Amino acid sequence: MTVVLVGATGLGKSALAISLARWLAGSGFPAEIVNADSMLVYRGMDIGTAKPTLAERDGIPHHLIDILDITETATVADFQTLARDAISGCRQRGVLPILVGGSALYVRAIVDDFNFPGTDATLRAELETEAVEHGTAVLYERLRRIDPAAAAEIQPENTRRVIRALEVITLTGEPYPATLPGFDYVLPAVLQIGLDAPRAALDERIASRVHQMWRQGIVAEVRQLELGGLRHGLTASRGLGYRQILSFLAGDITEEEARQQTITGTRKFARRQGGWFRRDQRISWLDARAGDLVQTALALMESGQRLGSDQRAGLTGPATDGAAQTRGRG
RNA sequence: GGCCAGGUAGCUCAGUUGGUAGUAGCGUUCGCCUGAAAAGUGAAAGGUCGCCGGUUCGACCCCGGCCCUGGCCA
Repeated sequence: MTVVLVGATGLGKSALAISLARWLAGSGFPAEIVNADSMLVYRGMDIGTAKPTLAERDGIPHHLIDILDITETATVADFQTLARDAISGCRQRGVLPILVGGSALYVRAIVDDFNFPGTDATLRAELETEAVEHGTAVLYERLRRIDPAAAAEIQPENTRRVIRALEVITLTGEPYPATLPGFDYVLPAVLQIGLDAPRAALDERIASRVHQMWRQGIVAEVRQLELGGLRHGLTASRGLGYRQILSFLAGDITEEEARQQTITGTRKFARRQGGWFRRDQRISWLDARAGDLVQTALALMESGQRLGSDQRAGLTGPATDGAAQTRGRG
């Protein structure tokens, strides 16, 4: 089976994953952690991403952490491949993969049936230039002519999506599927566990975590990364905390403003993530504040495992499965 | 104590030569999302215009008093 740990930022997903893996290892069931977070992949981004230290990892192997330079761009499509490879690698070695991620798009791209048409840097650059020079409206109008169905699904102001739609249509010669694929696991026996907490508790955790990052020296970390070209990293420079501190270092805002904006930005991010996860009925929810999270997670896994083997008995291939489904919120 | 400026949305502020205010920014809430996703994007809610009185058909706007804030002078 594959365990997936999701939930808003700051609720202790990483820590729970490690505890869970430790407990399983102690019982003779090795487990490893596969990261599904777009920022943890960057070398040197440690404090601001709350990346678990080597000591905290406690001997549990972690995949897809520190694999990119900050100037490289992380993309969903690459991540999908890497994570699926890591997961199947674990399974082949008889190790339980625990996928941990706060980005629902990343998680879904790995676990569900997402196919990413290619990309073309030149074409995209042209479209981006055109958007800047003539406005998004011009591009949107073109999209409306060649693919009205896609246009109907995309907001005219959303430059990013309009450009991507045109790019895909040009590349594939086919209409752009502007709606997300359904909830349909392509990996066998997936169990999704979500960590949740009441709004007020979540906000409080976020604020105190940001303050802690400041105490730990996030500003110095960003200063250091800036020398390594952080400003040129399309993805890395957008990380929460990093973006705000970069603009403080550029003299655009004060350090205190940077800190406050990091807090509100993280809060908004958590709300956005909440929206994604709430829609996924397959997730079993746990209160992040509970004290017996490892035990509860293990109990879920046990019932999931039974479902998993039942499924496997009836299936021949690694087809989709509906295990661990419809447990709803707890 | 005197002089000046100001008190309008949770915050920072626009504004009306008197007809109960702004597509404002930020925040908040809700939604969308397929190669930058810790990204990108849409919508909504929210104000008895400091308090009391006066002038007026009608005051947030004019007049008087009071309270509060900031600055300057004593």
